[in-house]
Amino acid sequence: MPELPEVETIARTLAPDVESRLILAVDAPDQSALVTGSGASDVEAFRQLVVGRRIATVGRRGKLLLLHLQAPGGHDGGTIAVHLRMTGRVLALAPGEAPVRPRVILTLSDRGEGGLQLVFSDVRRFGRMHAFAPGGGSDSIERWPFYRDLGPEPLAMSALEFRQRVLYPGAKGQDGRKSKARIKALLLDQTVLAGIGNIYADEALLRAGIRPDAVAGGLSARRLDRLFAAVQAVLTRAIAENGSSIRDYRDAHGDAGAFQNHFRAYGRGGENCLDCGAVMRSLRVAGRTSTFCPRCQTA
DNA sequence: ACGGATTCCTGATGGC
DNA sequence: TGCCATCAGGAATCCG
Repeated sequence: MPELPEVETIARTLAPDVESRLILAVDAPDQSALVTGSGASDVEAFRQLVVGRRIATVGRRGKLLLLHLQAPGGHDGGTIAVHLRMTGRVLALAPGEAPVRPRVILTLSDRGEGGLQLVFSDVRRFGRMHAFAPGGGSDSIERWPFYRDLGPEPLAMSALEFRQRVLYPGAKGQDGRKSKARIKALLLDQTVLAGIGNIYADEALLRAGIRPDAVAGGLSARRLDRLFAAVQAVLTRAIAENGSSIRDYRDAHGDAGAFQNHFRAYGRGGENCLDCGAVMRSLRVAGRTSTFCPRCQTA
């Protein structure tokens, strides 16, 4: 499931291939993959927003892959945002290379070494490719609630900010009441911090010695600082390993990541803890399977 | 303000 | 072998 490290890896492998190319055409075998700023699933409206624009830079925000576009003349051309959800892939393919069941194909211009196709495929079809207009209007990315409400980047925030946002997620600390939510629910909440999913939440909680169902407001500053350090360490390491390939995830060149070889929690229910040997348990927290070590992790 | 259920999807897996 | 049930999960939405 593409989370922050996987999307970061896709952005890094995609950028050198697509930057400075023009979008020449949009084909959508699965029209429901496309969304325009106004919320419609309309190929013509999507084409209007992106065809003739240049991909200036490729970026990431949380789990969103961002293609920043440039209009003729060099000014802001809006943004394409791809949310891969569970099984989405974004691939850079040579013309004629046929991916399995593409949902969307962007045909890109030749920079001198041949053209390129940017392909969005996604077996489970939960993902979406959104096109936004420039300028901050109602069809701009800034007005998209999901984007607007994203919390800070985990690798670009302070331990203090993490503690504040996790202890007082709703009231922003103003009324001083501590959160009764479970810590894992908050790690998964994209408005608290952006980019963590089920895999990295479990991995960070194990490394921090905190149970996924611990009430956030009951955790000491010291333990929350340890959790934040674990979040950063796990994400940094996973990026260095090009993400985790459980089954579907691949980078823009179709290559798998390697961090799945370093899982200590995710998917290890019933197996022995790599630190203490106790049998790992699984619970449902925030609707997700959550695996933890009953000896190493406490509430 | 929180948890839980439901929806969207399809492939993998396991029991019989 | 084949059939069916179950599970996986990010986020929106509704309900209590």
